[in-house]
Amino acid sequence: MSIKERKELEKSEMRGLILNTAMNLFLDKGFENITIRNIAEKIDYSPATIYLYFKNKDDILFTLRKIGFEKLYEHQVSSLKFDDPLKRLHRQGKTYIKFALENPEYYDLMFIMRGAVARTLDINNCDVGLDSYELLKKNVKECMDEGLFPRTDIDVAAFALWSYVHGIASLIIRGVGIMFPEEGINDIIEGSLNFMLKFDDHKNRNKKKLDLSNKQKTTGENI
Amino acid sequence: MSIKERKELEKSEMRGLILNTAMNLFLDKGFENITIRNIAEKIDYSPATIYLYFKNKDDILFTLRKIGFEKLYEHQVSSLKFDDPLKRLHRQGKTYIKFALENPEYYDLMFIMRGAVARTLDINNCDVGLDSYELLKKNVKECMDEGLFPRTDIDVAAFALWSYVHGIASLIIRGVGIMFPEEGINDIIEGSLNFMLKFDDHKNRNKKKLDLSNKQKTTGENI
DNA sequence: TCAATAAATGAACAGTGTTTAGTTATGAGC
DNA sequence: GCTCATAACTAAACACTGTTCATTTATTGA
Repeated sequence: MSIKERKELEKSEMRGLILNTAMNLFLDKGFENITIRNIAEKIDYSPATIYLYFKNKDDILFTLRKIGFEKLYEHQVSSLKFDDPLKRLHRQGKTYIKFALENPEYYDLMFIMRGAVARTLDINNCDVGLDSYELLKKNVKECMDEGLFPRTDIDVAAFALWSYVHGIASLIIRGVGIMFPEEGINDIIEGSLNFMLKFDDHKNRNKKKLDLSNKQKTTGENI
Repeated sequence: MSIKERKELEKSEMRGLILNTAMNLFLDKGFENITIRNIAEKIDYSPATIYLYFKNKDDILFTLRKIGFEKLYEHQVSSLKFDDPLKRLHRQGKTYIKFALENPEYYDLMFIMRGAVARTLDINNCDVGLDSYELLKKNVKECMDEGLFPRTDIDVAAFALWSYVHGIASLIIRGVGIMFPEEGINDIIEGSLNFMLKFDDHKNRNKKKLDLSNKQKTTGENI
């Protein structure tokens, strides 16, 4: 039995070696420029060997994706020691963007690349990948329970918030940053987060003035 | 001269034919599955002929990208006949998402694919592609001028809004919709847009109550 | 030591984007 | 009409890609 265990260990070590090597190469040159032969050469094996440990190239990407989701989840939980759920949510957003910008290749793999999200969230149903989303929903729910949010469908609210941070992250990763002057990207992230949060403060401050002056009622009309 | 003109016309017609055929094939089977040979075969030419009209495959994608930006811009201006800049902005957002979901292959090409945004907004500086963004900035500025927005850096505000709609569009395009129940995606879009807009209404309504009761001042603290 | 199993590979297959040498069509000048 | 330069086009190849499979090499239990 011990020898069988060793075999299995070696097998999983080999898988780890391949995954590690692949990711390092990806980080270095980008997915589209890395081939199975590159990976094999780097670890001094023949290309065919790779296929003894992974069904195909997509299987490697898929596995790395799962690792990415685990990494993201770790980032998320580690920075969630705030009592106020709104603060927690804000921090979660910043952590999310931070993860994306510090691990752009992972983020690409997980959320931008074709077939990334769907394949992970579908096939691997209720497994990793949904964890971070559940965390988000939990925070959203608490915000609603504490009256910090309007009470709407939790999925919709979570989706809206996710969309926002995903939009920021993916645009920056795709190089939209070059449109801005030399001052760091961080100001833009912080600024845009603040803008979104202050947005309605301002709007309502105006509206409040009106309310007080001529008792205008909020109609809730779709703008 | 007339004959030279005809030649040039034929040349541009051939380019158009290639682009059209390529895009139709892309729409049908997705980029990653379409080859130069596919395109050539469809129009009954040899693969080598394609290279007489386009430098390489990326050149085709790049040109289609430019066409996509023109299409987007048309969509944007056509639906901007509102007087209220905030309404205009809201409509622009909805139009943007509509364009993305109705032309997912174009949108992918323009904003999601690797090298999409940067290459288009950089190389083609001050040309197409920036038009829509300038339109957005113009609207943002007007909103600020009319006091509907807090006065912040226009680029930051525009980036925040763009991020939001891009996030929605790209997540849905990547198949996040499957996470939601059977009811249409439209409800989610509308809902999440409304959520973001109502967000602070609600928050401030609460805050207002507090303000009135114990004169608490808005600190502007970073949450 | 020997058969059986596992691990690794060389060589090939079908496909890709791209280049180049060579062929075919076109239009101008005689 | 006939030449001839120019333009349009292509067959064939090149260097790649992901992937498979027959074959070889290494490891193990009897």
